[in-house]
Amino acid sequence: MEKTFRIKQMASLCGVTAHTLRYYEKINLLVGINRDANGYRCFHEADVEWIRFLQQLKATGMPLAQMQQFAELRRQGDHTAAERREMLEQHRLQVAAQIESLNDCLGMIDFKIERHRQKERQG
Amino acid sequence: MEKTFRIKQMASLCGVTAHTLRYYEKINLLVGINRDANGYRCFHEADVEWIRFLQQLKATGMPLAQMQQFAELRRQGDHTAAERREMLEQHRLQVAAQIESLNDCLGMIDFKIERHRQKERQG
DNA sequence: CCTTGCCTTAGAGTCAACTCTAAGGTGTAT
DNA sequence: ATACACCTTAGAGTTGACTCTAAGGCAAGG
Repeated sequence: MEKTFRIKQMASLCGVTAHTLRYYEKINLLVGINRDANGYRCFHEADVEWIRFLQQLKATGMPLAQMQQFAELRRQGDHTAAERREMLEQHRLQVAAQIESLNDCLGMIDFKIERHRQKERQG
Repeated sequence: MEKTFRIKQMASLCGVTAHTLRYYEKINLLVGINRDANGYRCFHEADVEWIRFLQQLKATGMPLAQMQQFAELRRQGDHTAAERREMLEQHRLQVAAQIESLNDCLGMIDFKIERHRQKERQG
């Protein structure tokens, strides 16, 4: 018998709130979460991986709308694997660009820090 | 005589909308923008640099509330240079951490892309 | 003189992504 | 048996950062 989790345990395993999990289910980022005899949600190990994956997509700036698309393709089964791969490859490009841009900003911040040091010496 | 810009020119120079510039002035991210005879805002070269700086802070995830703090210190003059430098150094750490985290996510995305390729071969 | 395209203000509306509330049910400990 | 911590739902409220609207003024072209 596989271990299952209730919503609060799940939330703490994934670093989100129970509210967020309910919300994600409502907007179909989570599908097929079934209930126990009391109507409580039963989460499984596989859900942990999926939710953490969603959190990483979010951390890289993917909007929920795009995750919904991805989730819908996933729901449709393995024949959408190529399409999902393409989405990920597109997103990969964006993340790489974002990293580049952040690196540029780091340079700018360093420059500003140096300028402030100069002002401190003068003032 | 120094060249001045009207709000729309300024907006296009900085890659924002005129609405945003008015909003930034309202919340004191922009201070001391004075008006011409018609009451129109007069922007200067120095404002371009400042607004671009704000855009870069934003791009690195700094919330407007924190930029407001920074802008207030700047308004107070050179004796706040050290405090501003500290803010920038703190923020620099966060940006560096963000880049690290994005790099980790890139690895995860690559792993997922590979898994989808496998599914494509099998399906 | 009239249209067009700027500009002004105060304040309302939008959007994403939660976040919380109300009203009620369940399960365990004292 | 009653307090407590959990769970459910539908739906309302919040936050951050804009974005737009209404009502009106200035200035050049036809």
